[in-house]
Amino acid sequence: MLTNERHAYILALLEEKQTVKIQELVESTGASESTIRRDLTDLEQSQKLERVFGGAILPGRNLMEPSISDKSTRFLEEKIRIAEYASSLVQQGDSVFLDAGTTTFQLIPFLKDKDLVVVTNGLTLVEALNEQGITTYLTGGLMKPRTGAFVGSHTIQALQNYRFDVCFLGINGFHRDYGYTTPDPEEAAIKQLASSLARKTYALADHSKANKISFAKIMDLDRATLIVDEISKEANAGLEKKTIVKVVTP
Amino acid sequence: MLTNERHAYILALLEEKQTVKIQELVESTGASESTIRRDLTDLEQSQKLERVFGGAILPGRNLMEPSISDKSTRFLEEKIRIAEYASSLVQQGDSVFLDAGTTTFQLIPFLKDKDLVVVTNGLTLVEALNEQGITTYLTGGLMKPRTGAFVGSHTIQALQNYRFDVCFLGINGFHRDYGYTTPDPEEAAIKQLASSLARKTYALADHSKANKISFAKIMDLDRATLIVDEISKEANAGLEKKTIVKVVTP
DNA sequence: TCCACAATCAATCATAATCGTTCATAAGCA
DNA sequence: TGCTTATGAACGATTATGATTGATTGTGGA
Repeated sequence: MLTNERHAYILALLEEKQTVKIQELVESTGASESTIRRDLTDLEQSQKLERVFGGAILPGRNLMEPSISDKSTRFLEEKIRIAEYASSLVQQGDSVFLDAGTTTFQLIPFLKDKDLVVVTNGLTLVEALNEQGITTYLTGGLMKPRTGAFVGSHTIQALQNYRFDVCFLGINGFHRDYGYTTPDPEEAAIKQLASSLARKTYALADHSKANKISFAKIMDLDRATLIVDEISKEANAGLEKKTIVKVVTP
Repeated sequence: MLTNERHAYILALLEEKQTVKIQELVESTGASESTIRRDLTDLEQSQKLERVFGGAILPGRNLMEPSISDKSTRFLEEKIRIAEYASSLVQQGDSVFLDAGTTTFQLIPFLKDKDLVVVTNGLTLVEALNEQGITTYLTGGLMKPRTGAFVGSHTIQALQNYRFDVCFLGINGFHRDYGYTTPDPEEAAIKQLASSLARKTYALADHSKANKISFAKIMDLDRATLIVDEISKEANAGLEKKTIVKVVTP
């Protein structure tokens, strides 16, 4: 069997079965173990597959994390940097609103020992906040399964019982003319209200949100201090006149 | 079986069943207990699951953590029997209040496809309800870390926006003279209020709660229909005159 | 509540499988 | 022939596995 033939054969088998074992290939091709091993090394080099102990798998599917980690680990380090900076804006004893979202989630470890009262509409945040021993109120309301955020009239009514020193919002896009935006109008309403109940509002975003426009408008840029990281100079130049931009690592 | 295959298999099974037992995996994969144990350790390290005594659960739903292994599996079968019976008391389209607690938690699988609107003050219940595709409102409020229950004025105010056809309460004790009791006065207040907003209230309890008296009184026995199982004849005799007792398996 | 028993656990060790490397041979090509 | 490339076998090194042990934890009864 020719080298190229073997390569094609291996890839075809892999495509069909998702995983192949080396022993399996040795038997079915008649080639020696060393040869198969070399084949796999070559094919891995050209990104056609990924080697694992005892065989190979299709690339990129090694860890079955399509949604959860994929999204929440995207720009994770950047989000943590942003979160650490944002936490420095909180005073001892403040009342804080934490929006549902992955960026605000990263704030939580930095809020320990600040004697805060935190209100959030994010299901995932409550658990993490409690683990840190932070006094936490959840707004409640109708839960959106996808994001774990609570929205609706119940949530709005619940929010109106509170006033905040600081309000942290996650956003899906910010744009000089269109302001802060997010895909879900219901969530936008919550963010809007929470901000209006706070003395100071910070919008947290990684660089991928720059100049993005999503469906629902939350507010104009100048209504909140934007905290970003790794933003390009061009994007920054267009924004600075509209609002105060805190660039974490300029 | 390749290591990665096993890992994928474990996660797939976990996703499907919410929990996996080690013994179960040993049998179905043919691998040794040590290997499965190592797999679980690895997968836990990469946040793909969370280990509990005897098996593993999906991560992030660990609010039952102290209880999933000890408290909530205590009398589990009994609780499921009670829950199954209780679910037969719910009509299509009802609005239902589900108290926070391990017994009411078991109700959830039986409530699917009943087109209900469910309100709860239990954090753990929200997640389970959402997985079943049931429209769910969480009251919100201050969260008690130990039980995952929301309590306080926020919760009370939120509750007052609703009316229920049926109200299911978990209790820690019932007694002929002292009525239904629970350790936490705040939780008692919630239970009390929820019941007063409902046309019909059911108190769910396993046999260990018979003639127990806890700190905070919720209400007299005759204010709710008690649903128990495996109750002794003596205990039952003393109660029947006070309230309607449904004994699941007499 | 306390105690005994069973289940489960983490740690350890020996074994088996797999790995990368090296070297020698064979095949293809000028 | 001389050169390159592919192959297979052999080696010690690494990794995964399975069995064992003593410790820990949960369970059920007194």
